[in-house]
Amino acid sequence: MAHKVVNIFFTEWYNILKITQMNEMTIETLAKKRGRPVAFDYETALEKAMHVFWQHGYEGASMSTLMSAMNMNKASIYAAYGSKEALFKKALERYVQGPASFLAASLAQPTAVAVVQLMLSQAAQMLADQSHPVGCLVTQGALACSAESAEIKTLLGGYRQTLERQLAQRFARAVSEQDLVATADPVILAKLVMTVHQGMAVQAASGATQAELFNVATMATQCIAQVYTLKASA
Amino acid sequence: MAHKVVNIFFTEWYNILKITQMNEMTIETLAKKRGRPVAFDYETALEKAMHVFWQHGYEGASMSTLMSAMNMNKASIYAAYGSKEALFKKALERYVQGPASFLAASLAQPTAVAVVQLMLSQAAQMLADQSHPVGCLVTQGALACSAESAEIKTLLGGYRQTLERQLAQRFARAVSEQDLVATADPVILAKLVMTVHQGMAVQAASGATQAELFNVATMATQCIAQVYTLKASA
DNA sequence: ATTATTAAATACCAATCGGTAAACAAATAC
DNA sequence: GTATTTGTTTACCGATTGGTATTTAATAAT
Repeated sequence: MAHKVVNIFFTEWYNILKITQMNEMTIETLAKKRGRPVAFDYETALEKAMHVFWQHGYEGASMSTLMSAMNMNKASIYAAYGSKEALFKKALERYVQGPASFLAASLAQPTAVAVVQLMLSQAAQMLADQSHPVGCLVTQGALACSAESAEIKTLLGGYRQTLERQLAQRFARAVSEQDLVATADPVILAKLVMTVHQGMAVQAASGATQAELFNVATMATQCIAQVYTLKASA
Repeated sequence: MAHKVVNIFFTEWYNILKITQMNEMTIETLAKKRGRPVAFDYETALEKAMHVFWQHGYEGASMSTLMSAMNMNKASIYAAYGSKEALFKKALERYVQGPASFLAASLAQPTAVAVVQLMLSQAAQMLADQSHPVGCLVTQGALACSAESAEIKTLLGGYRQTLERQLAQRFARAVSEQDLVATADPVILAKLVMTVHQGMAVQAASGATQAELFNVATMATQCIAQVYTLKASA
């Protein structure tokens, strides 16, 4: 009796820990799951799915392509991730916090020019990196997305708008810190930088190399620095 | 006998004229076509198809969407234009020589900055014009195009590359004319301008207004002008 | 009026789309 | 060993994809 209670306790504890994303292996030794064990790695398969969406966009990624890339049966995918839409959302989250995390991280740079320089140069490196699909999952999804999947479009648009707003706030701070000239419009400047970034994503998807994109990023950064900076920078 | 010969002559003449795009109405009074008359206007329907491809991309534009937009039966579309791919090529040609003709036309401006300024400001106006689908058909098709339709991808990439090369040549001329500073790299500068344009296309597809894009275009042009121009411009 | 010619409309094709119900397999609990 | 729980597999669902063969309709020539 006491044994059963303990087991139930461990099982529930296990589920809670699973939800809170803690390490499962340390727990499985305490409370083993009952049914047939899973034959795939959740995160590895999600990574594969991210790559498929990255390359083909949301609608362009067919279930059969996802199946073969994730090395999973269709029904298993649905059982594990819910639906194609839910799978995309999880893949997007992984993308934003993984390969695209440099975008938000760039905001922490001490000067506005350093923000732009880091953001665009890292974008050049990442967007044309041959070790994964070229281009940007968010930009890809923004265009390759018809009206029927409006929720995905809204999701992607929201991510872009959030980043653009954060960038504008960062530039506004730079103006108040006399890092940028007072005549610089933070909102327009943020939209310009985002525009260059999205254009670079298109270029990358069209086959531009890392070197080419880096040259574009450098030139864009120098232009902005020379026109809107008070103090001379590197 | 002689009458029949004359009629055959007119019929063949009519077909030749049709191929060479001359005015059909003036000929139809001379040699009427025999069978059931066509119930649609070739150019009007093509314009509608262009709008569909513009909005949805090549693969995103389904035949049923094209049918209802062109107000034509599917079989009629195939009879008139050949295939979906052929229809897209015709629509692309119409787009390049119509709504996107300002791009090539901008190259004729007297100075490099005037080229950039006209190109980007017209792009701002055109890309967010609500009287037709927003964004750029070429950019849209570049991203929303999977590997299976490689020919379309190549076609669109070729158009972009041609324009970029022409732009680089124009900037090279500007350097030789001492219109741009000698340190300006025409190839990179051309790629930067194309990148901004493509980024603006993404922004437009995401809902940016004409005013917002115009601000971005103006800021980008001013940056380039201030950094790479010898003589002071407006 | 009949025939020839041309175009439009209907119906259909195999293939694929996203998604699911039912059968099968592998593990633990008892 | 049997029951239970869970995951995988197979087969299937209706809808839609691009594309076509066949039938029907509308005109000119005879």
